[in-house]
Amino acid sequence: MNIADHIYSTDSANQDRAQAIRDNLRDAIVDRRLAPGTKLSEGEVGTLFDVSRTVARAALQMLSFEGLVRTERNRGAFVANPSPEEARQVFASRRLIEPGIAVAACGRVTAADIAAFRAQLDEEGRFIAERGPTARRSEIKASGDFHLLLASVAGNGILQRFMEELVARSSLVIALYGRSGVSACGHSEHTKIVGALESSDCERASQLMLHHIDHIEADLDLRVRAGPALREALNF
Amino acid sequence: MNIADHIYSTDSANQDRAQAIRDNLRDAIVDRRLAPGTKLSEGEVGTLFDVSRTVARAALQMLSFEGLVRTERNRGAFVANPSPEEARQVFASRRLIEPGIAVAACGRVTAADIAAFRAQLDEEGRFIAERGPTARRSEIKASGDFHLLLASVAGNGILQRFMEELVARSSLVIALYGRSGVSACGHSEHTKIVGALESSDCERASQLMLHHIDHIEADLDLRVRAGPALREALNF
DNA sequence: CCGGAAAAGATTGCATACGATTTTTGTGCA
DNA sequence: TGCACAAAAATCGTATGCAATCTTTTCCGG
Repeated sequence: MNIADHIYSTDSANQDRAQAIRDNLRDAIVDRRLAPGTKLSEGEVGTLFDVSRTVARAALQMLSFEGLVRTERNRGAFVANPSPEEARQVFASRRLIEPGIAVAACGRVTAADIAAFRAQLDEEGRFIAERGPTARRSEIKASGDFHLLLASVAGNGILQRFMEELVARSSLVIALYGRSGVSACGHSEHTKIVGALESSDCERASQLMLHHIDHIEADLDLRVRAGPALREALNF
Repeated sequence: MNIADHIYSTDSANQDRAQAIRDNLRDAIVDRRLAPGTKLSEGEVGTLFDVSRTVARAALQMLSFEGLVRTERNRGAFVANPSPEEARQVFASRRLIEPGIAVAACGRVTAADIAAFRAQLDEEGRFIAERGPTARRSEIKASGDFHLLLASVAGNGILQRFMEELVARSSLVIALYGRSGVSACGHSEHTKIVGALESSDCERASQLMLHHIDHIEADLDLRVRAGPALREALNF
């Protein structure tokens, strides 16, 4: 049983091929296999996934709605390169939404959910123990999956979709502006949140979540650098 | 100067023809000129706006992302017919987000913004005074625009987009499940919120917003009816 | 007169084609 | 060598065509 089934249960089953390509690309972006600024040409995506440009284009359009891809008229689609300001907005949004999600989840969490959380925490722990860039990427992804799992438990499909977008964009931001191993402390905070859920201490879960988000953002270096404009101009 | 310019400034200027069609259709849905469940065939939309099915399809895809349109594989697109459960989720989401938006707006509001709010309130008042279904539609729309204006003042593009979706879906929900003239009291609450903003009383703005949302939802009749399934089956 | 199967029609999913725009390459001139 | 400008290539925006799927109509047996 895959954790993705649990999280995306409602929305990935239906619809068409474009959705599958979107998911694939989203994973690649979130995993940092596709660097910010990378050009995603319709033709290339199409041949890569063995579909026509029509379908590739639809997938790119979806990603552009999620803010993971920026499209410029007559120029194409690029992996988003969020500015520090955008990064702040992402976290400001999460500060508004996620404590509430924690409360909602707290009120609905079942024993099965707790088990799923435990499994998720174990996986996080495994990646943290490992070394190397691959483990690092998996670690960021697993950390995001924790938040998505929480959102799915909260039982609000709309908020869940918002969180999917915010978590994906956060991964981008962390990849771009992250300083240290945020995840070591992040993991312990996740564990604490699950503890609060288990003991039905909703208020505490909410507080822990708020602090957790603060900690993630505090680990970022959001000072504007001289470089980005140039690097951006060079499509790099 | 149009209020839409103020609200959608960042996002409507760029991009393509599909966006214009989307905006047009969205207005029609929010204004209730297109009833929930109405079929939006690609061909019809295309000929209506004098574009090919390709472009029409893109516009419908956007609306489906916003939750205003539901698409079924090989069957087409229909104006969304939100269930009571979805309606609750919409308002639960707004309860999480909008008080925070009110606080953010409170911290950034300028004299020019206040003037825009006043103009908006005046317009609301005008429609409330008028009689007839057209005025009623305009009234719902104007009421939504107030919330969008607030979101634009808050200065967070991500939250602003979330609110665009939530307000649009709320309009649908109110059209479907609304009981009375919610707007009479809604208008006075809007006025109070602007008052709080003007006196920089952020905490009060937040509280007023929360109660305002509660009041809107309280005016809905979200009991499940026997009818909907049948009406839906009849495409009516 | 009614019910159900088969054909006709309509609509979507997807691929491909073509003009328009952008980017790159190549060439002549200072 | 360096730069300006034009040709070529690549890429996008959009229309259209065809197969697959769904809907509606027709027709026939009961």
